[in-house]
Amino acid sequence: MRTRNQAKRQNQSTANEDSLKHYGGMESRSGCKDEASGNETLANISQGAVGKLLKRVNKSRGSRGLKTDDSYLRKQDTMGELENGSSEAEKQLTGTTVVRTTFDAKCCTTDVLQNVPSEVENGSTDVQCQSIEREDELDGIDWEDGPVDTLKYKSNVKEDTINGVTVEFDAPPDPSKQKTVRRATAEEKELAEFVHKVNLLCLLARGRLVDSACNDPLIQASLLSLLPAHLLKLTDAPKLTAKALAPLVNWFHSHFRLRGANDTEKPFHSALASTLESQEGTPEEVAALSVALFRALNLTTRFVSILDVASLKPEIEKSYPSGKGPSRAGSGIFSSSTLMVAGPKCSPLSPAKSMAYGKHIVSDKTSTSTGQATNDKSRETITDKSNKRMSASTSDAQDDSNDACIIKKERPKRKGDLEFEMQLEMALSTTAVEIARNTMISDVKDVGSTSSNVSPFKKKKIKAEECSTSSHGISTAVGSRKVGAPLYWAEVYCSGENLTGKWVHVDVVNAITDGEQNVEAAAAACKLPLRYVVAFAGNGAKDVTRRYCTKWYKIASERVNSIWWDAVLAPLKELESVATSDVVHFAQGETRSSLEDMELETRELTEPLPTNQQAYRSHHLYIIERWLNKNQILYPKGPVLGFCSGHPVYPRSCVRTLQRKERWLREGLQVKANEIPAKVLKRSGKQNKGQDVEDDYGEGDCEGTVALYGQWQTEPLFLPPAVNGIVPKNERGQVDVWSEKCLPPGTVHLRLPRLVPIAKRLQIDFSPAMVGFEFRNGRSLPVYEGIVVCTEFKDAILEAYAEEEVRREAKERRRTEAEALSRWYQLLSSLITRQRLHNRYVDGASSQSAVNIATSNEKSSLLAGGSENTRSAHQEKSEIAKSSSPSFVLAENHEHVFLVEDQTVDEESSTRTKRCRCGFSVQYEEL
DNA sequence: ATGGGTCATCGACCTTTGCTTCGG
DNA sequence: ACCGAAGCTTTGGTCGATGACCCA
Repeated sequence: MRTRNQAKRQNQSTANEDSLKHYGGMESRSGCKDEASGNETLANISQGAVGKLLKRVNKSRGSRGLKTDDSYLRKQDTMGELENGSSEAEKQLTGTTVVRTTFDAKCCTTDVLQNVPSEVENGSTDVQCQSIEREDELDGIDWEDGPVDTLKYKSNVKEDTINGVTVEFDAPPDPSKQKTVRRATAEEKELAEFVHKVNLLCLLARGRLVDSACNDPLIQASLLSLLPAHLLKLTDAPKLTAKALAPLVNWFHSHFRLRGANDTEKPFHSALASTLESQEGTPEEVAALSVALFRALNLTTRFVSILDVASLKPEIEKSYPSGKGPSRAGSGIFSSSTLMVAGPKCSPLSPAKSMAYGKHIVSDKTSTSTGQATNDKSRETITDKSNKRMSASTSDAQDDSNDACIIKKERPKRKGDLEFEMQLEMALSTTAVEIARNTMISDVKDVGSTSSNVSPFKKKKIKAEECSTSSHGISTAVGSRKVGAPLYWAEVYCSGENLTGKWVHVDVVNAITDGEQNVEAAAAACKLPLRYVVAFAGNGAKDVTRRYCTKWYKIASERVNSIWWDAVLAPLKELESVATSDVVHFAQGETRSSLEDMELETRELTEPLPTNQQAYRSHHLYIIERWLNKNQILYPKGPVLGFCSGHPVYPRSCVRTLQRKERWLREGLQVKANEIPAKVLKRSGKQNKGQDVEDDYGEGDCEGTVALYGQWQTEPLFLPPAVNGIVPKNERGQVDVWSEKCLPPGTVHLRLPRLVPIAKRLQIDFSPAMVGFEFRNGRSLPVYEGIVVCTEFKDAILEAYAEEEVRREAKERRRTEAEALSRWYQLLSSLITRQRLHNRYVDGASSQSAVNIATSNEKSSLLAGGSENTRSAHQEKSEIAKSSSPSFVLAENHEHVFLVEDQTVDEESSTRTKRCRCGFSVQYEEL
């Protein structure tokens, strides 16, 4: 990573200094300062942009050391009272900063986030936000690698975000220089899976909420009252068919209109009520109302939703379709959500609210930026503003819309970015005009405002516009950027369909009945992966993805571990089953739910053959031979189900895994005699090289190969039984106990420690039991656990073991006690020695005192020695309690004398305290 | 735009049966 | 002198999965 200072040195030494200064100046925009003041919500915008920045950081992390010619910087909404905190070096660089976007992103971020404030603070002149045009002048800069503290970098992000400074980079479209790609680490994968699961649970909960709202009697009654009389009787037929539902669907479709996301965070139930009242609502609400109506008409109906969930895999390189990516971009999972249509009375939400309800993020952003524009005290000229806004909104919108509908454009195709931006700007301008007209909010002056209010209009119109401009998103899923995709519909059980009845797809939003086969295509068109389709009823849920997804192999890897998912759904499925099967029961105890299970299972097993070879790599049903692993084989080789590019397609159930002979032994199987290996592999790499030498000497090539066998070539392991108390051992004199199956008949594995000496003492034949290997010190070592003996000796050994253990424990206890005593003795001895030394040398500086010590020593040594003897004789465990007296300090030229009459004994705790007249005391416990 | 082929990379899995020194 | 415990050098090769890129 290139450090800032290094870059700076290079900058200053380059002949392009002038031009660099020019760019540095361009970065500062004094006119923006005022905008930041007093408008805290601006931080939100900045946060979003920082999120994008971080996204790019991740993106370009792998392309270090690369230089590009077309780097450019785009700054958006640079403003605020900028604090310093820049290094001295940075100050020197003021006005000469060059920010490049293709160099290492961390460096880039650090540079920008540190530099911009200092530049602005130093009073750089007002400049407009624009792209750097003279990138070629920067080519002379050599970047060096060096460490940059990432923590610092992170904190800078935060700080500057708070200050309202946002810098956005646009990664230059130079795919040729982005060869190196950072891959997700295991940790990131784990996090992504975690987010995915949590998101799934939340969406399940949301679905249940909607489902229960559909059961509201008041809403149902109101819907019935709206329904024309001739439609009321449509569903009375004993055998309901999908066709019979069509007029109902058409009426509903024409009666209710769509609008964008909710403007307020109402509980869903009341939102549904107001949708009913105003006859316009989000697709979710409209679909829910249709469910309510069908239920009111006594039709068995489910609310069905595509769970548009965060990706299971970390997205490092990609854009973030479906609200996935931002979860790890540092600015929150919903921070860069779709351009969405806000409600007419859209009011700014608090950031917290926004985070809690992703739908509102954009409206939040825009409304705040609107407010910002309104409150701007030092207004710029209209031109300046529009330029700035255009720039800001463009970059903002670009990301958003890229995320929304043109994901593919963002990655490899950077070439047309500019034209795309232009188009987008135009689209956004149009949108804004319409918004302004419709909402009559005079304060809305920010033309670049990407999310705002759209008057209610019909769904077809919405769809058309969404698909053409990608700017009017109806994001109905939380944090979703999918527009126009079918996300919600109903499933009505039609007993008149098929023999046993059928769940019929009814999408009132798009006025489609029985169009289940179209859902996949419609979702694909809007880049919405059809990973989870869940039907909700009776407060339960059931995964019905199979009904709508024909290319399961495409979504299988994007779905969470099925065991976890099934476990989550199991109780919900029960509830759903009860709710939808309570009316009708079928012959032979089959419920509607079990019949549907069979139907879905049948679909699973009859998936059409993919047309591309890659799909067979991990297809759950089919395989072509080229994708077999080296230890796999087709057995039996057939039937051929079809062909793909000339390759025969086999059922995956024919794929068998092969093992070496030794490996089968571990599973208690042995290869039958005279079996020919199902497959012979060449030994690879180093092993092979060694073998080649041998081959040259005519050793034969069988040593250079590995013979693999299939399970069908094996039989249960036959081991020689134990005879006369002798354990049959292998060539190493041991028994490999991979499992119980590997034990010779008549033997038993005793997994206890210290059995070897016992068996030896009892003269019982045994074998060490090797249970596996472990790697230590660079080599794999066998791990032994217990011994294998003949069954008849088991009891004798265990009995002896128990006795031995008792003996051993007693011995161990004695040893421990002796050791403890020894250590106490050592401790006390050292204490006394220390005290003597203290008295003799530390305090006795003068010769006079030395004499005193000598004289008193004779006396005290007797006492001290006596007490010591007493202690050892009595096996005392003593504690030196430094009494409150400051004896060590005060007792200069003094050796403690513990007189018998000064001793006290605490009978209760068996502690004895000896005291010296100087105040020093020793407390000890008598054992 | 899509699919096939190739390559790079990461990460999981497989591998698989001492030697030397020092203290008791 | 012998025995046993402890510490040492804490793999590394291979392959599948995945994704990027190029080309048809």
